[in-house]
Amino acid sequence: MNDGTPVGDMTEQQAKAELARLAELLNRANTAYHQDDSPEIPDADYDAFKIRNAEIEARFPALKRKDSPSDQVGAAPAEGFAKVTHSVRMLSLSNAFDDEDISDFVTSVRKYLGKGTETALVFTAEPKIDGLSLSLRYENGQLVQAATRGDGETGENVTANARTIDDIPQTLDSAPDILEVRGEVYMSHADFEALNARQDEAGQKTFANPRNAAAGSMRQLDPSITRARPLKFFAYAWGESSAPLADTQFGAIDRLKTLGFSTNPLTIRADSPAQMIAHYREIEAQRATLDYDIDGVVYKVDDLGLQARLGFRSTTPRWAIAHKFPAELAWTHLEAIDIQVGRTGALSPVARLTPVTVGGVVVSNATLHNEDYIAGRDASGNEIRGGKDIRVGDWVQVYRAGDVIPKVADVDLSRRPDGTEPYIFPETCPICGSDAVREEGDAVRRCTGGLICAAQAVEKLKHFVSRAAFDIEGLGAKQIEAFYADDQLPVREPADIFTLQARDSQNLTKLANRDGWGETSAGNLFDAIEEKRDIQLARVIFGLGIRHVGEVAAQDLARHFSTWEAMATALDTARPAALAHRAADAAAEAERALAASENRRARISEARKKAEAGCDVPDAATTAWADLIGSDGIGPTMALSLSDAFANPEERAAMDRLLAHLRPVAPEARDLGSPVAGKTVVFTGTLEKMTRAEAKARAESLGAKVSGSVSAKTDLLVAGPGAGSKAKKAADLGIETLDEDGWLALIGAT
DNA sequence: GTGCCTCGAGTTCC
DNA sequence: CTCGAGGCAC
Repeated sequence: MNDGTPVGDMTEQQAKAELARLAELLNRANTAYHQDDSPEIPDADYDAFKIRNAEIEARFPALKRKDSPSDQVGAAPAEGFAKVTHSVRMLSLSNAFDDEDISDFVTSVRKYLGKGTETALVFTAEPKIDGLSLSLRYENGQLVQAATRGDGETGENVTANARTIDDIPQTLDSAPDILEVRGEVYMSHADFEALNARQDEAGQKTFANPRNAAAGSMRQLDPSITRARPLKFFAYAWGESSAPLADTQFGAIDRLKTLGFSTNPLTIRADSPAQMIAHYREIEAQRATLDYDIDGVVYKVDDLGLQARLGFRSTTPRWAIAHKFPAELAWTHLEAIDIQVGRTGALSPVARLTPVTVGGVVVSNATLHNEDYIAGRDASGNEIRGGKDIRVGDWVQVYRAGDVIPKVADVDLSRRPDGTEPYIFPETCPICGSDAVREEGDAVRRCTGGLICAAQAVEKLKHFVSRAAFDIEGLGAKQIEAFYADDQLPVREPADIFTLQARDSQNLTKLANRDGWGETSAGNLFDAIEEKRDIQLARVIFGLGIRHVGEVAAQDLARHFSTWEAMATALDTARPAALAHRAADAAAEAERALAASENRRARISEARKKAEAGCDVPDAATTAWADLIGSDGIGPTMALSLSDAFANPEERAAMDRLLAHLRPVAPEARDLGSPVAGKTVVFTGTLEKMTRAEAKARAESLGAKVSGSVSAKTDLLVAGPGAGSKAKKAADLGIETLDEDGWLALIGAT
């Protein structure tokens, strides 16, 4: 198609036909690319087609199609599947890599449950299927919806495709009215080989491994294609259920089997770490003879009542763990070491490798962690612990951690070619040339250029538009890079995003008329930006990208302060106390370094001076500082980092410019239905029916805030036997106090 | 002071 | 997904 008539010689009819072909081709390629399936056409061809499309449109503007690919560029991909929000989140599992991790897991389960579980703690053990997870929703026995895992909260609706899989029943007899069955879609080795042979014969692309084949097949927009692919399904879990399936995990799996699902035959019960590990070894030995891929063994607490008590950490259940098989390794040649600069200025070394296949995927880059990992010796010639002395030209061993992230694991010194030099880690930023320094005890070297450094500025902007922050549709990493470098319509700081439209209207060449943009895509972008002027306060705080302040800390801060102004005022007030805190730390540090330092007098006196400066810290500052670091999840490190950011005139001015465009929304209490929502609760004394961690997690899930100490802000004290000073203080302050049973009754868990 | 448990930050491939 | 480090409980 590309070697067709030169655009200049084209008739209108030829142009029209070719635009139609290009639109179909490019839009299909877009879909394939964005759906994580491998791209249908190479990037170079894609770009060439896109350029040709633009050329033809430029010469025949009247022929531009409604679905023109030039309008799609920069915009979000057309949605292939509808989104589905899971009624019960689909979580991932935490991983274990050796036997010790397993006994640790069992110990931690025991510990969390507290007394009374020394005996009779039973686990299930089953192979972990390497496929893609699927949630099947049945209502009154009818399959009504199938959804992929997605990010765990929201997946994609693939019901039509799921209906083509023989292992998935369309109807269930005597099942709960509402039942979500979860399991893994996979492809057997035999079917995979046959499919690839067919694909090859038909001149179609083959799949790298059974999992990609299964994932690719499941994501076909045309269910008839999925039907032709030999997919299978193992059920191993459930989401929402209107009636319990059983009392135990094992019983529930059995019930799923009775309902007509296929369940994995290698599932057993085990009542000790030794038995669990024995089953792991057995499955590992059988691995090569199985007709499907597995990547480990999953253990779950069998008793569903205990599972409920154990509950969840932020992303994983406490009652299950995946014992992974050792990762596949590959040796390859290290061609170069490049340095990347992250949003906090961190310099990260990346290995450029001769491409090699690891676990079914071609890897050409891998992380080298940090300076010490590469280095053999430090400046004074001492060996560095954990350092491998990795040099450009070496043979290195690569693996994919958790079967995803490529890493350099080792170096073969016996195969080192002559004339290699130890790698010298740069002490200046490769992007902006500023000094790159390592703070004491820190593993990473950081560029000190701040926002002067283009790499840091761009990465910060990418963070600002990222999903957990402003999440602006049509303004992803690529567009940020383009806008940052743009002379006519630059975006150099977050506030610039919100002035884009106004500035564009002043420009001679409008965004809509540029290559790769059109009226629709430019309009969509401006709309998407406009939409985010009303935004959760937590997202604003997180989006600023202040070091040590991540998504969770941002939520804590938003809940603590409710408004931007309150937070800014508190930080301003607390500033003298923050400085005093740092000075006190420095003084302590100087004293510790006393013996080692020749300059100790100077250092100590300087530190003393600073500490003295802290003496006239206003009371208000002390109070504001104490309030900040006393609030849940915020410690001195985060508080100092925040304080520094707000006290830095340039950073603060940029924040003010940004906030002028925003209307931050205060966070809501989490569960307004619960009587403890929004309350600050303190637990003290011995809890008999739950452990401390359990009590805290439970209270927080109901929207309460759990604090460690009683203060005027405490709403409720839960006191078990042996409560001491806290109970007394609560009584003095007139704070409501309950015993454990009273608490359980209050939250409705008797 | 020590030892969990989480969170934050950085990273690759598609 | 992993590693390092911050926060907090013991």
